[in-house]
Amino acid sequence: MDSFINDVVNNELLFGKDKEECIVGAYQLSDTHIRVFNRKDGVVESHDELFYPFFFASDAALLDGFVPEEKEKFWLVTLGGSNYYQCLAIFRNWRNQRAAIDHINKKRPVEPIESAQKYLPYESNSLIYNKGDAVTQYLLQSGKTLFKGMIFDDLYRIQLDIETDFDPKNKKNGLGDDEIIIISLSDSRGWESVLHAKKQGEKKLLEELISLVATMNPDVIEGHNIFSFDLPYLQRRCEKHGVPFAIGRNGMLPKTYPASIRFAERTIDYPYFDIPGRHVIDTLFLVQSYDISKRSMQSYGLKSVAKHFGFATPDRTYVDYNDISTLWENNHEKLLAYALDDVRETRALASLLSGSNFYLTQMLPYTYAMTARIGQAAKIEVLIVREYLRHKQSIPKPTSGKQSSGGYTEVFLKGVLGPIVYADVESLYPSIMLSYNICPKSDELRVFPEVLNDLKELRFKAKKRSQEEKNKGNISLANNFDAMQSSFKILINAMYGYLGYNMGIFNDFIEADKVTSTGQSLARKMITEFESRGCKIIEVDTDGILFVPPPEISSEEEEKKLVDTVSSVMPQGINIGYDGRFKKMISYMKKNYALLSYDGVMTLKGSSLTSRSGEKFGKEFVRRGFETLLTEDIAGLHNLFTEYKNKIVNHELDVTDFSRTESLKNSVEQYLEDVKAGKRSKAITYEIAIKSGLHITKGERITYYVTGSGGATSSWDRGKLASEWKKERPDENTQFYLKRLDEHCQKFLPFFKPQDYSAIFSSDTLFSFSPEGIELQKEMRHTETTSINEESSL
DNA sequence: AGCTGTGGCAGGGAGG
DNA sequence: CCTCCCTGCCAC
Repeated sequence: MDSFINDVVNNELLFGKDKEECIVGAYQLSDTHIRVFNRKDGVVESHDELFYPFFFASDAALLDGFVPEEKEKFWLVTLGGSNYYQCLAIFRNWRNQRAAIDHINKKRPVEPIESAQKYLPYESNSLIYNKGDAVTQYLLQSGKTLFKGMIFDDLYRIQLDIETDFDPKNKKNGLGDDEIIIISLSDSRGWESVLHAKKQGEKKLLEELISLVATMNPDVIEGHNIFSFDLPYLQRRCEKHGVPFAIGRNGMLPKTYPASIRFAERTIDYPYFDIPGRHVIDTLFLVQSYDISKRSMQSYGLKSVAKHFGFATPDRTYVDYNDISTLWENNHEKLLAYALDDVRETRALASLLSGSNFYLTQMLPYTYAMTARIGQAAKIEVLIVREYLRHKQSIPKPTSGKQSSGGYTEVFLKGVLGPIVYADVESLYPSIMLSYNICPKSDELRVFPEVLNDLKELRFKAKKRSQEEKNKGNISLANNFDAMQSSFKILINAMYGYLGYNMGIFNDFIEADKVTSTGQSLARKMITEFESRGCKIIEVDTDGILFVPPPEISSEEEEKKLVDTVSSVMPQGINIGYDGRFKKMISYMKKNYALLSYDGVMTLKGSSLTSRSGEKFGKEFVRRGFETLLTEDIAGLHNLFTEYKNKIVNHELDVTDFSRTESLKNSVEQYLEDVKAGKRSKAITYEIAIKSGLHITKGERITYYVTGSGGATSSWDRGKLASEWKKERPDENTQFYLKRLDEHCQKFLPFFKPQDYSAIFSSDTLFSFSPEGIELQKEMRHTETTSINEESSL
């Protein structure tokens, strides 16, 4: 094994390293030099190193000044340049960089350029890849990474939060229009301070902050929504006072440019702040990234997140946004306490969620700030590219196309069923990739499988070390190793996705399909093996299976043994793990079900049962209804229905019960354009955003309800902001919400005979409801599973 | 100076 | 009414 990741991590991270050489930051000094910051005995020192800006090109001929006869002089690998400097080429004599620069200079006059497109004689469909900024290129070429040998606690972080003199009467004020009155700060060593403008005024306040940052000289600046709010706000106020916003190392100014980050289907635009020599971490992004897999938070605001994680102290000060101005005049001590609580919570949040990004930084040729904001595919790609650079091997073109298959999903039984066993194939896709030698066709050096294998083994080592440290009672180190193993896991799981990534240099859709189709065969094999042992299969989704074990298997040990037996007949390298047991489940639809644990806790899964955009009353109704199904309380279900029906008719629900919260995927401008072009239909959310005059940006969420009278059909022009609803004059559309209740009732339709269903979900008072004779449909065959043939070559 | 994948359900608009 | 298509959200 000699791949870089193994070298870097195995020798220097897992087994320790001389910390004197730890790089904690870097910035571009000139066309050719990088200033590197090292931490030595707690003191930050710097030195300058040569770097070499370059592009990767699919063909040397794309380089202006390239002469075919000189082809031998080039490593076709790498043709250089950046957006701002002339193109450079790397010669066979890799280290003779000055000669390379001179060579190109002879071919072409030196002048700054706006983009490589202008400089290089290639069409827009030509293939030139710019691998990141100067620091990234330096790290790529040198094989170094930041933070190597450090643990998270070695990092010096500060937290920052600002409060402005916001006047609620003047809502038109934009970003940077109100004065900054408070700046609260804290650091990772426990120091805290709150600066304010009461005596000194805003200009002095800003100067104090900048000089304090210089003195503290932090590696990392953290804040909640710091990119979209605190930093641009500070910058704007500094501009107004003519104070240089010099918060970078050596008094450097930050560079800012528009950037975006994606969380699943949502894209958020924000101004990126590149602070020379430091790293900016926005805890808002950390939280959103965390919530993608957990899906448990209702709000990403600092206060609610702090409550969610349980580090909001009981005596925490809370202040309403609209009261800040008044408090500043009357009770500014309270405001200072509030601001301090904000940074404390930010610190706790960053400490909790930064571990995996910190350890990823030690493995990747990206800065910490960059690692935190790029996607999974970019992380995988740079690992492979670094290996190619090291071997001075040319980089392939990406292929265009599309992956065509995915996971196998099927529901065999619907209804109320139990007892339940849940089993799943451990790390299905990574295991397939390892066992079936998956490798992109263009990856001639076969770095992909090598990296995957290294990551797997390193994760194993890190897990082992974490356990060992835990046993020794060294909890802090155990946690660090745990964060490390989780960052390996992130990379491992991203490797499959990279194969099907449209823009990946090493993408391979055929290999991606091979992974998924193998996964499908394995899922089918798993089904037949459990079935042949008397299990009733309920649902299979990609790598997991829910089934009712045969009657003779009743204890947890017996269930585990059964899973082990099936696991042992699976192909080499594919293991099935026992992942839980449940008293009962309600199988509703594919990817939609309820599980009842043995301690009586019900968990709902699936968008039709849990969607956060849905009305709260609907979710409550379905949840409570499913609980009655599990206890077979049919009268209870009827009572539940009448309870909600009455609440709607009598306007007894609060706006929080019937409003919906949806996020806007596009900007309002984009929406209007698309509607005009006939590319999309009108949508209630965007229409409300326009009508209300609120400036709602891409990725933000809007909470609204349906108003108007008469027809039950909602339409795009009937929405109102939830904040406009008045308890004294409720104007929600009763007809509409009764229809919504009816739609939620439909979720119970499959569990009853039609006439019984009508009886339960009717509030006809002529005859009192009686559950007599109504039978719950407990087990319904869903699909004709005539033959799950297993002729696949497993 | 952006971007892992497919499968699946709910709900709404537009047009027949 | 129905179907088609799009968006949003979720499981894995």
